[in-house]
Amino acid sequence: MKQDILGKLEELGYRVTPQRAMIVAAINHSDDHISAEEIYAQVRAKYPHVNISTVYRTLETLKEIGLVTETDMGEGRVRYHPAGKGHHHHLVCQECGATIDLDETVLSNLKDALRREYGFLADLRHLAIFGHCVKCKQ
Amino acid sequence: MKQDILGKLEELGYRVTPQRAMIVAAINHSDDHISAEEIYAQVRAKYPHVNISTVYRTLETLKEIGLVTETDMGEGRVRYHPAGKGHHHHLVCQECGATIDLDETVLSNLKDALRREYGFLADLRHLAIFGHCVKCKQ
DNA sequence: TTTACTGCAAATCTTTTGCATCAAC
DNA sequence: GTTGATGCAAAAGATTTGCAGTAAA
Repeated sequence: MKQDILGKLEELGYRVTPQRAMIVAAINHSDDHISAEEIYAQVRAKYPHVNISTVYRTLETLKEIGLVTETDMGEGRVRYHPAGKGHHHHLVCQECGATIDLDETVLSNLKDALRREYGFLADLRHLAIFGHCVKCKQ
Repeated sequence: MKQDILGKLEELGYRVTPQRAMIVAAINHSDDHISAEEIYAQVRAKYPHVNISTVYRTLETLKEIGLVTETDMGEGRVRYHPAGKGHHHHLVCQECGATIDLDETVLSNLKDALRREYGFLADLRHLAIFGHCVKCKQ
């Protein structure tokens, strides 16, 4: 049961600052994927002095260590999610913006095929597939 | 045989300006996918007066009409490709940046499954899948 | 002639960076 | 006390926009 991001940070020799704790909390408590700006807003509500560059630097660190993953949902900005919290894929409707979550297993065939045929190890942890949802297909 | 982007533009009542002609030519003559900045550089070589905002506005128009498609290859900028010129998918290595092209048919199973099971009409025309290539897997 | 298109300059938006200060260990 | 982390301000890079002038139809 090691999805304790702060513990992991400490374990790896990173300093556990209040800013980092609040940034990690914001990511953990988000049901959905969360953007840097949203994290910043949440943290600033309790601790008005934080700077958004701290948010970006912390996210950079967490990505490097592999504690959070990044997904481009096609909004012109990236969203974050705790790596330990289960992966899923997203269907993003280009018409209405709806996002539908797919189970982690849905693309496992694809992943296997890519490895077998191309020797390519696909990172599908947070793939976003664009298209049109049932409603917007007309 | 209607992959004549300029003809289509005219047909739809858009004005065919020399700038648009050169932008379309740059996209058409690119083997690979091409970025706005690269289009701009090519056009400017012959016609130094163009402005990059014209490039962006033209690309916006061509996207709307469905004459070009956009792919995010994870470079922090988007790349363009004529919609009529055949689709393919990309495997992008996050280690060395290599991009491998997949045949259009590889993901057809996936597309069918998404339509069947989710009623989702996936636009896989230029999907980029990130991961690690044979060399970088170690 | 009409009005869509262009060039220009400035703005916007997200993310990054240099540097001096500060605080976690 | 060290050194990594932070805040601030400024930069960077891609893309967008307002506006007046220009040219395609």
